[in-house]
Amino acid sequence: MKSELRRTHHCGELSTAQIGETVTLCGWVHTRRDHGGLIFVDLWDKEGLTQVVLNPQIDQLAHQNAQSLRGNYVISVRGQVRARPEGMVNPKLNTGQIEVYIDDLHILNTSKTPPFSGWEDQEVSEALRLRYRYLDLRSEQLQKNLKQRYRISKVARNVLDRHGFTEVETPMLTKSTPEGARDYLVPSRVNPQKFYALPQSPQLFKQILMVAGLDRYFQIVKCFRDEDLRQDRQPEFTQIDVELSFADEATIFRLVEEMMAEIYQEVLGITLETPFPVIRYQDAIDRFGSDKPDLRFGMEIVDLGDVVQGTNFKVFAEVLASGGQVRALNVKNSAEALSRKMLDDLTEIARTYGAKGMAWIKIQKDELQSPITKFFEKEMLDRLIDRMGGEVGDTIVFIADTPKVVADALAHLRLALGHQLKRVDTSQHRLAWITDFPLLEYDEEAGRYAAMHHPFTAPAGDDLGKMTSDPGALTARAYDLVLNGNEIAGGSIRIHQRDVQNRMFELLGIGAEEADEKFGFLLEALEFGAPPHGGIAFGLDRIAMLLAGADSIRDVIAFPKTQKATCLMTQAPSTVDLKQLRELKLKFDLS
RNA sequence: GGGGUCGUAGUUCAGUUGGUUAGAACGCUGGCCUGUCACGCCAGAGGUCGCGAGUUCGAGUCUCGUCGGCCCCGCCA
Repeated sequence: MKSELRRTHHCGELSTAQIGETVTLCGWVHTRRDHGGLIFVDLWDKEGLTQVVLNPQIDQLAHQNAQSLRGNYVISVRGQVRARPEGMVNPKLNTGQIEVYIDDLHILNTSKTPPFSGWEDQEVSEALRLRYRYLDLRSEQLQKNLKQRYRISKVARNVLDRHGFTEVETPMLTKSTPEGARDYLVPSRVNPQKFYALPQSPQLFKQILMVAGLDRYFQIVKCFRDEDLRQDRQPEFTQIDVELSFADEATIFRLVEEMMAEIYQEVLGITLETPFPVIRYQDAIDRFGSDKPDLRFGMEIVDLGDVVQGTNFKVFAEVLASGGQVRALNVKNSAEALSRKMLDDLTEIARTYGAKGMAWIKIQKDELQSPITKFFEKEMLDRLIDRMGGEVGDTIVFIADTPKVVADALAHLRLALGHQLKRVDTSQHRLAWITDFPLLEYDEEAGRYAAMHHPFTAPAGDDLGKMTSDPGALTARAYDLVLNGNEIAGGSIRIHQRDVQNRMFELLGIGAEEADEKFGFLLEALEFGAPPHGGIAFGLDRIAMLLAGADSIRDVIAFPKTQKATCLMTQAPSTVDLKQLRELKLKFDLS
């Protein structure tokens, strides 16, 4: 190996302990300060910065070479570590006690002036950052995020390994199946007119691995869903995918709690309390309006249906008459903070989720300030405020609508208020299980039931009779793990008996023939001694995002896509040669 | 599919009721400088105002369209 590449230390680990030693450092020129006689270079690598000094009295040639150095040049330097002179210590640098006097300098590569520097705090548009992702990834924050993400998956792997899990890879080129998200399709050259689909998750394969007797499987794996992007959604994302045989919810919960606790301990040094609280789906909806409640603050929803029964206020009366709900939040001690403008903005939020409006009452010292109190008798108002626990200074916000709109609107109002009024304790990490989901939800558009989780989720109670008599009332053995209002994992106990699975497909309006065509391999596998099994899948990107305190999932993915699912660095997706299309026997419909 | 928001030197931004040669800071280039660390001082270069139409004597500014980034609704079993 060339001597200039025989790196002895990283930039960032040198301290007074190495004083007197001759060291070799490799890295990028972060800043260069040329004093004519003396040249200072801050040398950067992933571990930090070291100031190196080029003094013509130490080495004439090195000093001369250093004059051509520019920002981002890649260099190797050799020299002696010395204590900085009196008063020249830089407390802002970890290595600020020392500097290295260079006697040998090699320019390993030059660099164009970059459009921006990852090392500076300056705000740069996200488009430019994505185009030059390799520059952005030099930033301390992104380097930290990627390293932390790696540690999360490493701890997860360790915990699962300790519990007898085997990591098994499953196909990326697989079969398109109905239900769920839109598939990414891959044409097959040797089978013209036929397509693979990239997996939305390894769901069916992991169940079949249970039939195969693997007993405990996991995989840290990319999944693909061709749906619109969000702050926390990318078209390709990573799951920690887990499946166990001969296990029930309790086994899985304890395993996951151990894993999450260990991740928090190892990565953030935070001790989590286990077991995590369990909230039933319907309770979560009633209390928070959401199946992924943020438990870092209170402000729970209160039902007022019985209190306002018989009111003259037409809006409430009509909603109740048509089977709707009237529910409200008591925003404690907010009457002063909530301006008219803020209430208008909150009303807009409520409208986003389908509400026609948002009523409110401010409880002032001597009066109730509100656009709606004039419609109420005093006695009803007293009962209403009593039910809400209303005190002077509180604001009560109401939504009256269908149960779904009431829940959605109040859930988002609660979050907006929680953040705007700083009621969310952001130092907390509140995890909870959400259980007892409905098995099915009615799809108005399709005019049939659809699986709320997925079609392989076992119904609670093993009640086959009920599956036909009242499918809407069935509960699923499904569970989500929620962290600070984010769904970070979801899973279920699966159906392991062919006849139950058949019944499930019937309920979903999938005929025997279609089921056989799409899922025949699974149905068949269930007939060959499928053990009871269940599992869970974690969204690694989201966990990494939350633990990093990042605003977007993009900040924990090395090469993320834009909202239009493009990669600004590679320019993917792109057109392809006609030749490639011909080989695939594909042609565009130009109509 | 829909709503919102942003787009002006390499970068971040300013740019008045539509009016002369579109500015600043940082960065960049050259020169000077032996204790700087956001080095300093002097000089300089750098613009398809995202793109395309339109209105106007005249458009960075107004109108329409379009492209792109971000946030949201729908969608995401």
